[in-house]
Formats: sequence, C-alpha cells, structure tokens
Amino acid sequence: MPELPEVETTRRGIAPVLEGHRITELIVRERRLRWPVPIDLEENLRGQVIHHVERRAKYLLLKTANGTAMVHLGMSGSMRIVDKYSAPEVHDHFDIVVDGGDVVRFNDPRRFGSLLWAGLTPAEHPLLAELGPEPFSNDFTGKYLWQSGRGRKVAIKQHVMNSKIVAGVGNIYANESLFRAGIHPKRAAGRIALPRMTKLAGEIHAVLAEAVRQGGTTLRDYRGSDDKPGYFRQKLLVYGRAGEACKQCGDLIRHTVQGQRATYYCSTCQR
DNA sequence: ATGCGGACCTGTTAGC
DNA sequence: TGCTAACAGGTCCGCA
Repeated sequence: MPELPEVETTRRGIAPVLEGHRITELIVRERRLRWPVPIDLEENLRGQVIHHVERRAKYLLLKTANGTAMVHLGMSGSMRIVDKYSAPEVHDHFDIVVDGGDVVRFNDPRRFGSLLWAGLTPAEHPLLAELGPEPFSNDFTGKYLWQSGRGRKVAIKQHVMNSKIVAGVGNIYANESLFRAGIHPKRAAGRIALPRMTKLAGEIHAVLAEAVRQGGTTLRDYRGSDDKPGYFRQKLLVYGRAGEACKQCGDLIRHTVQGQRATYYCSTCQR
C-alpha cells in the first residue's frame, strides 16, 4: 500500500499527536509481523516522551531519549488516530497510547509491516544502515544516479526501486517517473547517459513531491491517519492504465512484469 | 558482485 | 452465482 508519499502523509498526520507526548502504554496484540515485535519493546517505550517523529525511506522513526522505535507499513499497513475507548478491530496489531488519551493505532491485514527497536543509534540499525540517499536530499542528483548505474545491466526500473540506490521509490512512482523522464523501464541502468539520468532524478523528486502534496495515492484502500484518501491517483499517467491511451501520444499503455512487479509504460514515449 | 526467485500474509478481483 | 487463481502499494534472504 504505502510508498514514500503515503508514509510521509502518515508521518505528518501522527506527528502532532505524538510529538512532545509521553507514551503511557504500548499495547501489542499481534507480535507476528514481518519480524516478531521485540519482547522488551513495551518496557523500552513505556513512560518515554516521543520528542520527534521522523521518516527514513519508508520507516517511521519514533524518537525518545531511551532509543528509537521503527514502524514500517509494509504493503497494507496504516496508522490512524483513534479515541482511547474505541474498540480494536481485526488486524489492529498495536496501539501507542499517549498522555491525554490519544491513541495511534496500527492496522495491517497482510502483516508485512513491522515494529522494531533501533536503540540510540538508529542509523546503524541493519535495516537502515545500507539505505541510499533520500530522494529529497541534496545527495540524490542525476550525477549520483548515473554513477550508481555505471556498468550495471539491471533494468533501470529495478535500479531505482533498489533501496540501496535511492530510498523510498516504490512501484507506482518508479513507473510514473520513468514515463515522465521518457526512459524505457527495461533499459539497462548502465546504458543511460548523464543528461537523461539528471532528468530522471528530477522527475523522481517531482513526482514524489507532488504526491506528498496530494496526500499520497489511494488505489483501493489507502487512507491517511485522518481517514482521508490520497488524491494523487488522478495524476497517474501510466500506473494501472494498461490498454488505455497514453496521455502524451495516444498509443496504448503497455503492461509487463519486472521482478514480479507490474510495469506500465508507453513504448512510443519511453526509449 | 550481481541477479533471480521465493518467502512472508490476507483480501479483493478476474476469469472460468 | 460460485469456486479458484492471480494479483496487490514492500523488501529481505538464500542460492546460482
């Protein structure tokens, strides 16, 4: 479900109710997520003040003086702000209860999400240590992308979806940014010249920024922490449009599969 | 070192 | 209408 814009939208939604507040209780109902929820997590978090809610790649980082908790939404996770007395429903796997009575509730039908402890040096956590630059950071440039692809035969779409290359680019926005950059998704990463890579880096940045502004993309069931859908779906140019007309040239949008993920592209506009 | 397929799950949709 | 298969926004891991 969530890519970077949806995670960022979630972060912005939950930050106001968490930042500066003390965790009175962490209620874990289901520990079998992508990785088991650590047994000492409740103990580590109870009584701690969340001083900051940050995002790294698609991880939400809840920072306290005792250490950092990491939340990942996986494919189907969401975090909602609910009332203390609202009854948990199916797939509501944990609650973060803060002073004042607000509850941030995590729901994830597929359980590909996670809740982990990253201690006092989260950047050194194995899941974060190898991540590439944030797409919104100054380190993410066309030149960087070009250098990272040199000598590589891997398809450019899989290259930009590799979190070690750049963090947080998922399937929807990989498809969209490649279309906007006019680059064929199956082109080898090492066979794209610097100017086109610069265009691609710019489009990745732009499409993610636009999607954040729209509150993310709701394909079927994504909702922000305030229960509102994301409105970026209307702006999608290729994702999910197989067989429809390219909005740029009128040819049919094609569908293929790369690395078990759906790829959409226009063979006229993308080379 | 790189690349590929499988694995982890449930819910919804497409196809027969 | 009902059953089954395929597919879905992620990403790690093990093997070739």
